[in-house]
Amino acid sequence: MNHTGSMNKDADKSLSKQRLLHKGQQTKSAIVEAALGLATQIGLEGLSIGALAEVMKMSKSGVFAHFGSREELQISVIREYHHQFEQEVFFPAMNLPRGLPRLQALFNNWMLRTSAEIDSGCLYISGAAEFDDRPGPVRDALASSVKTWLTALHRSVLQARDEKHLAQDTDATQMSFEIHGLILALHYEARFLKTAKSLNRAKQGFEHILLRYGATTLKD
Amino acid sequence: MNHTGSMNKDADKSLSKQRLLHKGQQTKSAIVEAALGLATQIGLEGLSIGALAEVMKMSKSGVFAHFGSREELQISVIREYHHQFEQEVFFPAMNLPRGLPRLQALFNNWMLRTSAEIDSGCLYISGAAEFDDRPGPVRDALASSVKTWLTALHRSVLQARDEKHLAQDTDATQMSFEIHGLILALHYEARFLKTAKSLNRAKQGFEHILLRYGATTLKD
DNA sequence: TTAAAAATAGCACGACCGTTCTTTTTTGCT
DNA sequence: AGCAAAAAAGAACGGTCGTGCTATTTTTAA
Repeated sequence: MNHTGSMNKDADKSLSKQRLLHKGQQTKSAIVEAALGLATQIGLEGLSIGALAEVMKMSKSGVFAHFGSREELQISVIREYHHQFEQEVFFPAMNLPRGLPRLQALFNNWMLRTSAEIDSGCLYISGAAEFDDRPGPVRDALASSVKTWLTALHRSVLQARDEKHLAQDTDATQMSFEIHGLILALHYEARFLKTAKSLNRAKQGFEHILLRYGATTLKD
Repeated sequence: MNHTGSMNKDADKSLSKQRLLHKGQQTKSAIVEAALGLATQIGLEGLSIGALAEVMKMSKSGVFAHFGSREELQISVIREYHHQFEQEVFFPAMNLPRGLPRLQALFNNWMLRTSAEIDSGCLYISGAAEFDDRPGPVRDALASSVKTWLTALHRSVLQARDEKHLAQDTDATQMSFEIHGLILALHYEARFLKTAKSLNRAKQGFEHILLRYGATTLKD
């Protein structure tokens, strides 16, 4: 009995050490997750600690203590979104060969996420509208995440050109700008205007861009 | 003296009748104007009656009485923005001949307004992010205004095709979607990311779209 | 000029906000 | 098992919010 008890204890200890997660960290993760859910629905600005506490079935002060300020909570949410975005959009595309295949995968994952988010919203887009003239650490964190992603997209365009999948005079910044526009239009028309077939509009727009920049191969 | 007095009174009266503006209407207009200024900076959701009253140097209740509810105030702001947008973007372009000239003017005015708004923000874009999953009369008013404008753009594309300024197989909806994307990207990168030369990116993107849809003439 | 009407101010309300402080509960380790 | 530390709860704070009510001031029309 004693032996079994101590073994369970050891198991628990090693488990918690393995995860490096004590109770507080677990709870904090759960809070951030719930906060992201709220933020994508009502915006980073609309995210309130009271509402979050209610969702978590915790007290306001219990939630608050994990962050120390509302700003820190918002920044944590942005970091979480960044992480999810990487997992769903960026990393999967990195498994494909450089050049056009990878670029197409990036756009496709991005597009699917934007349209799949039809009920949850894209923090990079709603956040930009909320913080475009509100300086501070939240805006900085948001802009930093977005720039990281747009830079990755830009790099992928450059690689496609280097691989001769695109015309050699391709202006990578210009092409990235136009691709970004397609995603924004998809988000706007699908999510706000509820326009049907927006996904197909974005797909076709991407093909037009590929043609313009002399893509040598087209998907299927 | 008496005569002079009464003459002034008559002058005032005829003046107010001429303008059809009694004191209340004038004040309301001024409030809406100030409210639009606030809303383009901090968003329709961030617009508060207290802050507005402070700007107007009026009491909260004095401001409130003109609208009866915050929602009505927001809707008034949207109507005002719609009116300004018409004046600055739509009507000037209507003076140009149908087809490509008019379409180019529409895009140009739109683009200039979007970039000129680098310190004031576009209500159609920020509002979309704020209200994309918040049903109600404010969202309806916003969506209605946007749709009116996008429909006008779409019609202009159709006319350009009819005038043989664009390829006969032009998909007007698709082309409008791509144009919309350019404006959104301009707004996002110029206003949020403060990316330099975004205006040129949008201009060049528009030329790419014109080429794609077989524009027969290009501007200078 | 005067009385009715419209516009504005003043005040209070309940609700929610972020935050601080203190107390209680839960957890982790020996 | 027991003790120290961490986590969570509870209560209260000053503040702002939208809104309703009642007075007061200003404007309008005869």
